[in-house]
Amino acid sequence: MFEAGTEPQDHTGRLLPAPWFERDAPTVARDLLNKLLVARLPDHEYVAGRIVEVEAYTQDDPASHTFTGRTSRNEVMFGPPGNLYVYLSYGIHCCANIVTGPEGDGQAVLLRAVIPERGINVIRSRRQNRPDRNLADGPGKICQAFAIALDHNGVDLTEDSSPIQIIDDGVAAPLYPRADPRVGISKGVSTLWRFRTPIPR
DNA sequence: AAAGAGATGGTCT
DNA sequence: GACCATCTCTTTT
Repeated sequence: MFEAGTEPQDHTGRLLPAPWFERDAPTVARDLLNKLLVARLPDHEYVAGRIVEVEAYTQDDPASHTFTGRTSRNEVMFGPPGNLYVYLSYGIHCCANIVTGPEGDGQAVLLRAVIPERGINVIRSRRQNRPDRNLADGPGKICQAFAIALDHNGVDLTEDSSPIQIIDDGVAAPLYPRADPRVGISKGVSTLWRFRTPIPR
């Protein structure tokens, strides 16, 4: 059941529609900062968190899975914008991406870090009670925290009935996000498509 | 606080 | 058979 204060109605906002994701990956990536990642799973556990780090990948980008063309793995990246692309990384971890750009164009935004805001106790247990700031500060950790797995590959994030959604609750994306080289890649290193919300300190 | 290495399996050449 | 859009644990500063 729900913990106190974690009911879905806690987050009110609009479900972003498919056309919102139709723009180029770097643009969507910046605009995704401060949006909410929401997961409503079959057991009715409800978790949500604010997206604070993303990376953009386009089709003409040598670091992108789609650079060498369509395969069975990257098929979803060529599909409709607003779908979820999940793949297995290093044989161990899942990484979740949001498909962007026009259908047929292989672009996506990798979710790299989220700050949990709802269902934190569920997330803590899924993450084996690690310190709160390490709950979802990496692509594989997000998938653990939100229970996103390979069978979510292709899920439509823009559907009312979808178990995973992106919600705009009115918090604006930062005007000047940090922009840096992407992580863990060997090609396309000079492209500054890793975007983060500036962290005040 | 930083650096190093092992785990582990699908995808592609 | 090489290459990973990573994480965690261990060792060293």
